[in-house]
Amino acid sequence: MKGELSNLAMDTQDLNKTNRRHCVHASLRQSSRLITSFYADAMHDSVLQGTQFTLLSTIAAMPQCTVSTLSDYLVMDQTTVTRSVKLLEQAGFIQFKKLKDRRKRQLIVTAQGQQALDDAYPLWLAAQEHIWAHLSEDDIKQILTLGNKLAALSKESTIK
Amino acid sequence: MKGELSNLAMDTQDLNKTNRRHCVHASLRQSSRLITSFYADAMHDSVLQGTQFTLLSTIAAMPQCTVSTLSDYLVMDQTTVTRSVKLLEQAGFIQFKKLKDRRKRQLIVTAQGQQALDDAYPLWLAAQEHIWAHLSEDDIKQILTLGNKLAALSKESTIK
DNA sequence: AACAAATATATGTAGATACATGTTTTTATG
DNA sequence: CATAAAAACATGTATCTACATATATTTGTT
Repeated sequence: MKGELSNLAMDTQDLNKTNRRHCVHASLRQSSRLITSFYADAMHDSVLQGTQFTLLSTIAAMPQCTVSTLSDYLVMDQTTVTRSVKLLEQAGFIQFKKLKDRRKRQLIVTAQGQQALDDAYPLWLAAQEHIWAHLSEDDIKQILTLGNKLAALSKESTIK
Repeated sequence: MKGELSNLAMDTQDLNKTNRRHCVHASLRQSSRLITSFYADAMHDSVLQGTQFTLLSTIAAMPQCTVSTLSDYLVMDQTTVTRSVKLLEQAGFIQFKKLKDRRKRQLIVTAQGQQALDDAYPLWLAAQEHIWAHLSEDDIKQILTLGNKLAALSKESTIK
């Protein structure tokens, strides 16, 4: 670096000064920390962490969900999913079911897991409503479509 | 949840179907994972992790940098910064300098740390260029300004 | 059928993250 | 000045994350 602050975030006034000194990586991670904190506050009274809510609700909605299909869908490393679902299993929110293909383990939400989801849902929804009330439709669309753009970015990468 | 997939990400075709089932939290964390992976690939040959590059370059640029001022600037928890700078110190990239106020420790980049920064800089810049080449100016501005909007969101939160 | 390749999952290790709490030092207040 | 309050930093604990690698099982090939 050249001795200047890397300006993770930008002020609205700085819009026209966008240049490559602003680190997209640092900025996005900061946003991730902020949104994580926001949802953590909103779901404080739930037994589920924000991330666990995402995992559990996805498992509940995916037919024939396994570690692999889950990690594909959420774009998480398989080993991360293995560890995360282990915590959900230990908490009693899911259980593993053996399949004919004995390498696979189907993930099934238990009654206790469904109850946790039902209890957490209004808290999650309140957080969502708050977001929709305070961010513009454009901002939200941008956030929700960013993943696709970044995935494309990695695929066509000529860097490595 | 109601048994539907929460649709973390959206397809471009889904733009007009934006609704509160799309989880901003999950989507943003996914983007954070993707961008982290992208920069990690780009900086594979550096001794610095992407996050360490952010920390170290910020320390280098901040006058009178301490754990507190650094955590304020980067919007990270103080305990996270304490642990992160400890790793940088153990790697020889920074050192701690005692101040008159003996509670504080000034963070100072060592020659070795500066060398690591200089070596990593072109790799980081190549990643930046790649981003600028493949994302629209609007997308990038959006990313770089998102932090401010989310920070405001948390402040005025009525949820908790 | 035998063996190589691919698939699914797990484990070792380590960094990033933050909450609750503790310690030390400084500042403020009576 | 003495004591309470605040500030700065550290530690215990726990989740999230992923790379390298290992193990088990299935599939493909000869």
